[in-house]
Amino acid sequence: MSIEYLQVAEDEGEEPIELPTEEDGTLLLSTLAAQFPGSSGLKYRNPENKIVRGVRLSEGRLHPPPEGAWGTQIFYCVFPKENKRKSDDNLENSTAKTKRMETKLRCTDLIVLGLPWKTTEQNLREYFETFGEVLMAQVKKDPKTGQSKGFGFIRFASYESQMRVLAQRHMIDGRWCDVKVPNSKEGLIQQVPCKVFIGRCTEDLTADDLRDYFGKYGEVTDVFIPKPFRAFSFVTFLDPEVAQSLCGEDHIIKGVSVHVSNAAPKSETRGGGGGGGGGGGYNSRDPRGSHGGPNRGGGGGGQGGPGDQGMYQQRYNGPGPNQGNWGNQGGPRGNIDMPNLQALGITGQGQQASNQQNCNPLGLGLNLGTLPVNPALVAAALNQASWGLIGNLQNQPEPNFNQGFNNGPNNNTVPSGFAGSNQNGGNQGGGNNPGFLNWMSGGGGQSQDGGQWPRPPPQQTQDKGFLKYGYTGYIVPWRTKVMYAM
DNA sequence: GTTGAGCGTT
Repeated sequence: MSIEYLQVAEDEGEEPIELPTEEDGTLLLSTLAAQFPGSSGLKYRNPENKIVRGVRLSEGRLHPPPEGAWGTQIFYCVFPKENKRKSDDNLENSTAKTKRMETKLRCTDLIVLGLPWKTTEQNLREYFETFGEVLMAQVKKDPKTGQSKGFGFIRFASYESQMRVLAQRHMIDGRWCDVKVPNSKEGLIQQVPCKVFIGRCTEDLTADDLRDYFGKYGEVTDVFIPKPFRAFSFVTFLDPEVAQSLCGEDHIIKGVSVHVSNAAPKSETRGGGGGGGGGGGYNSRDPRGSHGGPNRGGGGGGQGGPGDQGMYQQRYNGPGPNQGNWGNQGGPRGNIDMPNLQALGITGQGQQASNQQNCNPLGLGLNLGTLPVNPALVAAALNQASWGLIGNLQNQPEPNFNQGFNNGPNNNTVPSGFAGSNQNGGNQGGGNNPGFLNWMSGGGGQSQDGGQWPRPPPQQTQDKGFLKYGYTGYIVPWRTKVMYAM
């Protein structure tokens, strides 16, 4: 059999191009991928019944249909879901902006632990290519002997692949292997706030007003105006960059000059806790313990809370003096209203669910129980998870309970991280738990000022507005720390 | 030539 050409199009309706086959009549997957990066296979419509058929793929070679020849019909690319170029939905606003947000969730190198000694980089790559495009695969070896050290690194092109891979264990060449975000990447996964605080609101500024006004900067996903009137509100954008770009600015809406600044994410432990000093910004496994930054908390002390909250305690703490007005929910935190981010792969280390101290959704080495987690990240994670993660995890032969995807009580299509119980102390109960949405929308009990309004008579120097409190565009630690591993 | 918790010569 000699080289021939077959017609391949990216999708139905697209213009096909001709690709050369090999001498044995097969089409190399690499040939296909050269023209259609990310494609994982081919399909075609059976001329007889118009049903789509997949093309046999074996060892990197696509085999012509049983009839024996590629013929003149057009074949179409198959992409792993995460690489799908055609959007399944037609929601206009979920394209560009969502894409932008997805870029925030970049892949990082992942460490693969427990590799058999014999596993080569090629083996590693081939195994993980079943999850999506692999950009890098390496097996660490002893430089002298060339012997594998039993671990390696991989990097995916898509975040969804990364999440899927992180969410399960892997049988590679006969051994169960774990894939994790390496320690060296701790803290490199950034969270970006989508919600901004709108200060100096007047009572006649409605949610629609805010939505209309800020909608011109980007899609507004939520507006929250505390009731009773408290002269501030929250606007949440789909795109965290939009939110970020507005912070620190004054805007005039209906003749009212409002001020946009960072919204202190709602946290059940915000407020309370008397500062607790700057140490221990990261978890105990991490030597970087001094990221506390300026100790803006300190004095006063609300109603107490975990003392070991590092910089985020300070970041989200109330103003120094008169802290008691800031939050009233101090104390140790039990549940947190959020899905199990660990299970979604938004996690650095400390993935042992049994270790509550290490329930760390962001690889930031923070105690989840005290960390206000970014809705954007969760939303994105949930969106991505919904593509394939849920179904994928259903059939794992050996669910990794330590990573949070224990099957929930119902054992249905919803992993426990989303609804049922989990082992991270989150979302216990499920059912009508309004927690997550409540948390997402900032609904209820926004304690930017901790509840009292109008503010109580000034004590000491607290009457200089939010600026005094440092809400105005000051540098957010996590924003200065890099990130987005490129 | 052995081994099995970890963390990457760039």
